[in-house]
Amino acid sequence: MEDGKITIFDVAERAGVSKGTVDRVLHNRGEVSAKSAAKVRKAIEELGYQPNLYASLLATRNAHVIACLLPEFAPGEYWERINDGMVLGGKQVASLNVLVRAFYYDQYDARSFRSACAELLASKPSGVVLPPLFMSDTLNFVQELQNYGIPYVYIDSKLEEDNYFAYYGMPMYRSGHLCAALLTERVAAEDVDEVAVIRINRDKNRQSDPTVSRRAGFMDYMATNFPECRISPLFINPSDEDGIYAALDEFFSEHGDLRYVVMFNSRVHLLNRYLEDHPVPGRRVIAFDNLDKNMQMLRDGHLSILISQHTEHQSRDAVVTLANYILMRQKPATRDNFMHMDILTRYNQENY
Amino acid sequence: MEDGKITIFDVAERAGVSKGTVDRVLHNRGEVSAKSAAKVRKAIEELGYQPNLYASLLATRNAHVIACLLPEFAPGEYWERINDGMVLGGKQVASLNVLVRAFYYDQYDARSFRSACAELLASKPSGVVLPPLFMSDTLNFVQELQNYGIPYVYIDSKLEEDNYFAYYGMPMYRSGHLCAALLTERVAAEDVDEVAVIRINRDKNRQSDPTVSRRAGFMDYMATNFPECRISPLFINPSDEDGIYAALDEFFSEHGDLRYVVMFNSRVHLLNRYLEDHPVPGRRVIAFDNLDKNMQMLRDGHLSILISQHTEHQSRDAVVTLANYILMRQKPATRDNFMHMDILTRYNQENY
DNA sequence: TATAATCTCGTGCACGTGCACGTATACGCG
DNA sequence: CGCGTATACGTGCACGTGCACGAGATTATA
Repeated sequence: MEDGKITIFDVAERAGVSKGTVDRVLHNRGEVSAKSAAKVRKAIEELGYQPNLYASLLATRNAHVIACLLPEFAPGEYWERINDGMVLGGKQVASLNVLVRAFYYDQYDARSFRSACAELLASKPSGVVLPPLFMSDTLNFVQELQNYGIPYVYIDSKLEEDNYFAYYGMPMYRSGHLCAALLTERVAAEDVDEVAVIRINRDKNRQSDPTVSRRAGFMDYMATNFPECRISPLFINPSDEDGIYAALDEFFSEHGDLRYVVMFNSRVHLLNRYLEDHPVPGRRVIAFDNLDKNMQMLRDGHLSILISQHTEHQSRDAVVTLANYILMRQKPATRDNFMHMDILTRYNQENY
Repeated sequence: MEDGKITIFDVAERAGVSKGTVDRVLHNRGEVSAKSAAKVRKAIEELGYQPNLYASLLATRNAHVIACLLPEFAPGEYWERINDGMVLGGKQVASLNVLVRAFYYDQYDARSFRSACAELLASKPSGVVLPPLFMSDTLNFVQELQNYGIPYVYIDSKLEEDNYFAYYGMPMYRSGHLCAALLTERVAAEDVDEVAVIRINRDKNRQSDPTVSRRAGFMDYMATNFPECRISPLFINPSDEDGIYAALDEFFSEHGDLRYVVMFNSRVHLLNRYLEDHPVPGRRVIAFDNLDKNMQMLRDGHLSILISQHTEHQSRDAVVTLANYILMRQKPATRDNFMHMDILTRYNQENY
């Protein structure tokens, strides 16, 4: 330690109280008179007391909790990867007496989100990791965290506010750009007259959809480089497989030989059966995220390109970063951490 | 801590020795019979004992040392920025009982490098940060670190070996690419028939010059995109100001209206007086690193573009990363950490 | 004023390790 | 056999904090 090693005893002595009282003030757990508290705070100030992290860490009996607020998921889904990363990070920090706990909610039910928030807060976490799926509810929630002084880290996407501790995710807007660039590269401009954008029905009503800015990036690129091109949306219902098939069938018959198809979320596998049954020469399909089913489509040639990332690193790094801060007060070098966007084709998809 | 909290006492008991002996084995500081040591190691193995970091950290009396091996520098030089970053990182980890110490050498004298290495080792560091300026000497040195089990982090550039703990620096090859691309953008191909590359005399004989791969990146780009273009080198002696002036004068008279000039190290300010005295319309000068003198040239219009980075972050992050590993056994998320390459012109150089 | 209830605060142990210190044993030598 | 020395090992304290326990002080109630 530095030479001027000021301990809790020094503070207690100067304030004319015992170290127990100083400790109570430090962790404001009450049972201290206003007068004593003032004296203690004054002494801390005057001496420039800094608690010894190591001693504190050694003496703490119950582990620090890092809480993750995640949507429920089925095997193979995008959020499973996020969950995997959380578990990975949890293992890494387990030896440091940090416990990672997950709180799940239904991503289509704001009420379940709010009740998960309440449950999470009850666990008295020292830090929180969350993707901001419901915008206004998330804003309320992080405001509350802010009040408690609990740092939180966004993953997947982030909101436009300035109190988050860090962010780990894909650069959403740029990924839309990339998607558009890949869709249209080495193609004559007049050839790209219409693009199909397949979207999820329920997402229409979501308060916050992370793919919004990705779509914006895509649109902006197209507007700049292919101003004549029409963008035709088709909404599908993910839980109605036959409905999807029929909808696609109808859509593509109406739109003739439309050969450009993109999808901004991870669910392109919903199109698999239709695309398989209706091959179109020269069709170009670009989508996101390396779910197993999507990778299979890539291998089968029903998908031209998959824009992907190491999803699990988002949550893993978020957890580790948070642990470092909670334990050692170390802030990350960069607040916004963008994952690399990997471009996968059927020829480079192995061993990813 | 986890439930299975195995302490040094448990190990001692199982091995039939005292905790003192176990401690001696753990930190192999000798004074243990081979027989006892074997028993202790067996017990550790069987119990899966993991020392409690916090207790260890609390009990350790003398601080961990992170040693930085840097070239001496004059105020305003590139290495001063690196040094600043080291100091910054040192402040950040000081409260964690980690001490950052610098060992300096003359970057043009391999013997002074070697003696600095010896001095450094004598300080028994827990980790080392270094730019690999002398290739073969550095290789010998890191081999020795390896033997002692001391992790080391490269900054600035790195060697082609695989035992380093991490790397923080600019992507040298790509920065050469970028330089070439910026030099030639929006210029007709037939216009770029010759480029002057100003180099430092003494660097010719250096065993390892970090700018080698930058130059390679530049050359490769030019060979691909401007195969007809001649690349004309001029070597100057940094300590002979008048000689530089004369050499430049002679060189540019001989090479007519050569308008493309690049320099791969941070010393473009050495050209300032000449460039100022001999303005050439349409001349394009691109160089590296935001030293104060270089920034002034940018403002004065004697420099077209400066490719720069936040140099001080290299050493700062290296120190912090190493501290995290030494104290908490946390490895960085990525081993090779490339700084962002910033493109500075006279119009965006403010507040950098 | 006596007694109970509440609030405030001091005491002391536990956390697990590092290391200084001192002791026991073995060995060599005269 | 006595003594010195080197090696091997055990003991005990220090590190600074968290928190349970209970004592003392203050206030409320009868």
